[in-house]
Amino acid sequence: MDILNILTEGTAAAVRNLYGEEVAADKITLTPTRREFEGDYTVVTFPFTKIAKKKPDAIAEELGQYLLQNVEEVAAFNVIKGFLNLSISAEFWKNFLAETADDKQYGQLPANGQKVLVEYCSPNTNKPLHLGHIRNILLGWSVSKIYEAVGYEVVKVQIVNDRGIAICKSMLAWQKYGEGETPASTGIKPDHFVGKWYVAFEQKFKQEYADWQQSEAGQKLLAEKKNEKQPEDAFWKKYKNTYFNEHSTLGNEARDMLLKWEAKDEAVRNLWMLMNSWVYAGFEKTFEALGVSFDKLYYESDTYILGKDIIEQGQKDGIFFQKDDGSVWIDLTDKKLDEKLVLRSDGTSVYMTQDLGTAQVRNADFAPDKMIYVVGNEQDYHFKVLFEILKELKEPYADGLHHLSYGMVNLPDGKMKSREGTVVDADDLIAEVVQEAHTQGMERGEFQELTPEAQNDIAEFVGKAALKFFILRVKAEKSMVFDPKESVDMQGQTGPYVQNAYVRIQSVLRKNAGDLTAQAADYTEMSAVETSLIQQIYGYPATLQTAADNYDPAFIADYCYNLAKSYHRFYTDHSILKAESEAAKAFRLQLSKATANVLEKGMLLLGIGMPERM
RNA sequence: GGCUCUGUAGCUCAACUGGAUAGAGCACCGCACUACGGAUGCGGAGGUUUCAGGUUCGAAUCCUGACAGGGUCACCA
Repeated sequence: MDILNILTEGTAAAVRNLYGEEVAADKITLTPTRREFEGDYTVVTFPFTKIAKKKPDAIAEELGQYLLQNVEEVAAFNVIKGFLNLSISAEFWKNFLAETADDKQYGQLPANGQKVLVEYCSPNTNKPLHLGHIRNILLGWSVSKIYEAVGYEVVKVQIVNDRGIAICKSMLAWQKYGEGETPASTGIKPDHFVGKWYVAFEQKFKQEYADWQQSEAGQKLLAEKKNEKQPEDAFWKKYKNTYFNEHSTLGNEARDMLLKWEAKDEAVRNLWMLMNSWVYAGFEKTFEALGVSFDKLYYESDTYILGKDIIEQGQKDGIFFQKDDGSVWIDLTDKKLDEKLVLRSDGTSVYMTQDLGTAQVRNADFAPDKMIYVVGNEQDYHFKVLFEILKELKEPYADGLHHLSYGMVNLPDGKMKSREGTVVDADDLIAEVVQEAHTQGMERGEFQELTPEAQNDIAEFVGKAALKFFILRVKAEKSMVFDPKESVDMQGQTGPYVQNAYVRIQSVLRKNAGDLTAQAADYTEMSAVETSLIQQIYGYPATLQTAADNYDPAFIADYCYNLAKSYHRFYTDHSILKAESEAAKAFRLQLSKATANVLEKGMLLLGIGMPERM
């Protein structure tokens, strides 16, 4: 049984026997003992003062005595200011280590028969992926891995926003100005190629708009509509959308293309398929570089019509209501969520309609027990409403929905803005960290001696570790500052630091051929650093569970860093291969193996692989 | 403005979900091991946890209010 349970139950029994009252397990606070005090776990005795009618110190003393006598694993205790510090017997830790060291399944919970569907990434197809997508992708992938580790079957899906005005802009610009260029003819990565034409459209449009502002029609409008104290450029900025929709030639052409697309015009559809195929080929490369994959892709071009039947049924059931202009709404004001449109007056769908339909399709496809949507926090409101509607509709899966909301990624000098060209491109970033890892590797003797192929492999491992760890160590809910300079750091609280602990262990293990496991039991002089390492390894399953419960890989990243840190400390404090006794050597090899095993497992949950050398 | 999230060392982040003297990394200063891999270890300096009240044995954590910042309030997605 878990030591925390043993101690909790022991404490409950102690209170029952000493003071004659039952205490619920969740009323007993049990925490790891702070490093500056003697002991492994600490019981906080303040909550018992009312029951016992004694001072905390006296209670702690009595509980300590009881636990020492009645709980086998408790080897000693001390009391400081009402805190009862318990020391667990060395035998307990050694037994645990012996069982764990070679257990490759440690930390993998048995299948629980439940299925979870994780949606992540969900890009638009008009331009390449950027830093924001990277955070999304890493979170989605990692949460998938974490759920697999706690026993779920996981289905990873993506909804591709492959239609709409944005892709039409890329299509139109390429058609008008592309002169037959292709990714192949230019050598540009295909998704970047499509993005290039999206940017081209925006530039042409901007020029057109600027020209129009100076034209007679523009000046006339300005004179009519601009209010007194508004500066001219502010007016034009605000008017931009209206201009696009009502006056712009390019805007007209793009909208015309969208209409043709909707009418299934063959030429437009062919162009659309061609450009999207380029984008997908490009995305695939980026996914590959990040080491992620999907089990099923949903396309918005298939799903955008979905959901209407749900609205219809819901209208009959009185969940939705129709306004005079024919639009359909849901009233969620009692939930403090306002009224929300679910069908336009012309009967077409909106985003919400699609999401209702998509949820239903996914349920039909996979019948998951949970669905996790990895989407940025700018859509918090949308998902609150979506989940609420599904509840009102009494969908059977409505209780298993979760929005993994994550914060924006900002740069040191502020937000990423596509208009100002400050967006950090995903491919560039990955290439940069790998290059930096290579450069730093070349400063080391061991690295220089490897073949170029091996060097490249290691640079991939190390560079990507730096990038992924840098992003995943921040709690998902918080917005984060991404400093490109810091992201390629490989010292301190970083992915490569953790890898280095693993590599050191592999190096030691390579030099030790024999199996000495049997002798480890004879080691009796466990140091504080050694005990602490075992305890941390012991805490891995609990951390894993916390990460799953909170939908947050940051717990795993933090754990791996701390474990690596403890190992580095242990490594400099103790000799392993030249240990003072055979028993010590055997024990430390065992401890090293167990550490490496857990580090590898944990980092894999973050999508970070471990090299043998670096 | 309504709703919502956030505010911790110069900077980037923690704090086991209410527990002991708020911890790490970076940057800065000073050390260590002729090394089982130095992408390491140890030490120093750095804090009124934005502010003001409250709740209680105990608050960075919960409540109220202010201040500052982000997000969102489309018949866009």
